[in-house]
Amino acid sequence: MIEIMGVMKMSGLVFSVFYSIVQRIPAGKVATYGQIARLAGMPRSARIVGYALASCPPESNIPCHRVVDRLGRTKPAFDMYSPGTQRAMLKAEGVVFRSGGTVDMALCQWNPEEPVSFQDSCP
DNA sequence: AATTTGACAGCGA
DNA sequence: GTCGCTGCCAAAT
Repeated sequence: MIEIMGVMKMSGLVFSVFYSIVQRIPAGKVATYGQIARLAGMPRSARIVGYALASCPPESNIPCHRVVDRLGRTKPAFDMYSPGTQRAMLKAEGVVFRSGGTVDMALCQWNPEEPVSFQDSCP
């Protein structure tokens, strides 16, 4: 959040919201643009999320590689600096890929409702 | 100030 | 499953 300050200054403050959300994506999980937009309270601004991430400030600790489209495809043409890198990073984090090279969303889509809680039997 | 563009998503055919 | 069209809103020109 601190590193974001500089970014939010140079970009719209809407961006900072997206960035902070993306930062909450745990390793081994991925989120979609629409999902992030939804969490930000702008369900129809999926494109803006992508546009925000396009700035992808290298200074900040934004795991932009954990953001894919709704089909689990790693869309960015440059695919994080070089083709295949994003998939490799996600794999290294434990993200499961399907035969088509897409992320298995059913298994690896981040569920913001369930943070990282260990205790599940706590009614 | 107006138009085009873009790391998307949803719906219908 | 694919393909095309529409909605969306900030940035760039």
